[in-house]
Amino acid sequence: MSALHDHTHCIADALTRADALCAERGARLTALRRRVLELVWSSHRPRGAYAILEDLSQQEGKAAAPLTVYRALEFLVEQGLVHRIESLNAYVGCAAPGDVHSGQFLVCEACGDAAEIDDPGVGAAIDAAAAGRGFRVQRPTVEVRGLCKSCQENPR
Amino acid sequence: MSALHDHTHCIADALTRADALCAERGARLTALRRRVLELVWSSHRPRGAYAILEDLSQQEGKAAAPLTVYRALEFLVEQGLVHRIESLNAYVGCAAPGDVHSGQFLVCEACGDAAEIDDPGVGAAIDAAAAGRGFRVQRPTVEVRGLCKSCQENPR
DNA sequence: GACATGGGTGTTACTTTATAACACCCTGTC
DNA sequence: GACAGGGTGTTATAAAGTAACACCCATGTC
Ligand SMILES: [Zn+2]
Ligand SMILES: [Zn+2]
Ligand SMILES: [Zn+2]
Ligand SMILES: [Zn+2]
Repeated sequence: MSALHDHTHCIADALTRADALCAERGARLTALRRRVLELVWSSHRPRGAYAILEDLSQQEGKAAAPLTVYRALEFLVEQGLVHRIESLNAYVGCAAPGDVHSGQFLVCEACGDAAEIDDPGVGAAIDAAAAGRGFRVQRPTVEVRGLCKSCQENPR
Repeated sequence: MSALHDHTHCIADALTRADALCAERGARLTALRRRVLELVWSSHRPRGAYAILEDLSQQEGKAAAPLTVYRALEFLVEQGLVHRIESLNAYVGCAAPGDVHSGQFLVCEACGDAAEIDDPGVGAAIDAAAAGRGFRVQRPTVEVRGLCKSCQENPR
C-alpha cells in the first residue's frame, strides 16, 4: 500500500461496509466491536491483539482486559471483516468483506504492510494440488513475506 | 499420511539424511539437536515446542528449559530439517531436506497430520501473483486446512 | 601441556499471546 | 415487569517465546 493515500477513506469505507453487512445479516456490530474494527483499520499493518488493547485502553481512559479485545476480534473474523495473519499473530482489516474468499497476503518485511489479494490462479493451484492428493480443502492460508513495490523502490 | 506405514523407517531415514547433510555442510548436529529432531519426527503431526520439551524432560529424567528446545528447533529450521507450521505454532519434520523449497502443507483437521508437498503450480501461481503487483517474494507460507484422504474415507 | 577462542548448553527470570470461569448487565419479548 | 440470551467486565491462569549471563567443552595455537 502506498504511503501516500488518504487512509481516512479506507477506515470510513470499512466501517460503512461493516455496518451494511452486519445489518443485512442481523449480526450485532456493537459499539465495542465497531471501535475494535476501527482500531484494526488504523493502518494497513497487521496489529497484535495487545496493541489494539492498548489503543482501546487509552481511548477509554482505563485498562481494558485482553478478553474484551479477543472476543471482539473473534466476532470480526467470523463475520469476515478482519483476517488473522497466522505468521504474525496479528489482525488486519479485510479488503473485500462480503465476497467469499479465504485471504491471501503479501506481507512486506520492511514497512510491515499486508496487502490482501484474492488471486484466482493461486486458489486454483492450491485446489488442484490438493485434489491430486485426495485432500479436501477447507481453509487455505497463504502469507507471502517479501518486499513490497514501494519499499523496493525506496530502500532506506 | 496413511495410519498404516512403518514409521520407524521415516524416523531412521530422517536421522540418516540429517547426519549426511550436516556433515556435508560442516553444521554440528549435536546429540541434543539430534534428539530433538527425533522427537519432532515422532509422528507426522506437527508438535508444539512445549510438547517436545515434555518428551525431552521425560527422556532425561529431569525438567529441561524451554530455551533448550527453542534453540535446537531454531538450528533445525535453519538447516531445513524441520518446518514451522505458523498456523499451529508447531514444528514438523521436512520431507525433502536438502532440496530448495519453502514448504507447503496440507494439514488435516481430523487426524492432525501435516503432509508436505512442493507443488510447482502453487509456487508458480504465487510468484506470478506477486510479480504482477511488483512484490518481491522472499518466503511464501502455504498451510491448507482440510481433510486428508484417509480421514474422508474413514470418518469416525 | 598451557592457553585462548567460539559455539553450544544450563539456569533464571521475564515477556507476549491466548483462554477459562463466573458474575453482571443490557436488550428485546412476552 | 419478568424472562431469556447474548454481550461485557473481572480475575486468574495457561501457552508460547525471549533476554541475559555464566559455564562447559571441543578445537586450534603456541
Ligand atoms: Zn479479505
Ligand atoms: Zn513495504
Ligand atoms: Zn520441507
Ligand atoms: Zn486426516
